[in-house]
Amino acid sequence: MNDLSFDNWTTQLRKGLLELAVLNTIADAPLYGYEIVRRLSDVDHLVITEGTVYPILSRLNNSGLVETYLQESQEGPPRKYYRLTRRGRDDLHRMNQHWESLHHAIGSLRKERKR
Amino acid sequence: MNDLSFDNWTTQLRKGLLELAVLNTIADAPLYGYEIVRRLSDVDHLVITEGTVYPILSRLNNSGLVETYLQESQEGPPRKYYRLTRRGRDDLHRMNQHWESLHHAIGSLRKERKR
DNA sequence: TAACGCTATATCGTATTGACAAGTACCTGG
DNA sequence: CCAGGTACTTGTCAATACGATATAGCGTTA
Repeated sequence: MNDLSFDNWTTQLRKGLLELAVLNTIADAPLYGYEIVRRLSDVDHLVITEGTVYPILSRLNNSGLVETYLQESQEGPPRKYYRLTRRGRDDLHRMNQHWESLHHAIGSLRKERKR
Repeated sequence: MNDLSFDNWTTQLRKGLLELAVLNTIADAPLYGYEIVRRLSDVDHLVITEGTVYPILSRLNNSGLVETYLQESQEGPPRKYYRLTRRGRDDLHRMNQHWESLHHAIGSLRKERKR
């Protein structure tokens, strides 16, 4: 029954992580929000909805980590593409490093015991 | 200058993660709060203070993941040891799995591009 | 043409809730 | 008495994730 506490924990763990996921998603090539949602939905545990991704993109934009441009589409309204800025790229690099560092830190706590 | 946004991100990322760190710290053998603080302070990025650790221990206790017992000390007030319960051990296992899964997920996003 | 479904963007409000600084209080030894 | 070990509470400060909802363009079909 008390998967409630586990579910809550996973939600907490997503905080910040989704931002990293989004940034990594557009690191290759610019993407528009709707497509980001689709891409991340293919990745286990990173499933995200519009209500979550747009606020994130807004924040990233306000922080100057990404910039946007519009592009016509044959299949609906114009798409707003998000592209990493120079700063975005630098920050992403630091963030990825920090992330790896955290992974290593947790790993070291577990490694100290046998099983 | 805008390391503010980076700092904020790292704070967000700590949400939930500290709980995992604490659980892994006492997985070997029971520890008391003050000692947990010291142990984690040795680990990069996991530095934690009393104001953070005690609320976490409280929550874990209320959720039934840990149980406590007192033990006299020669060097101050009695120490309250925190020990994983059976459920705590099970949950920790799930949590560690989930954590690894997230790490893999982010890794897969990065792997898809070259550099 | 009206209806429908899918592509797309965006915002509101709520549910959480968690991290952390600062301060209180207690114990023991020097 | 002070320093250091130890537990714990209160208050502040945010901030995020996400469901629900509102628009709107375009293509297909009844």
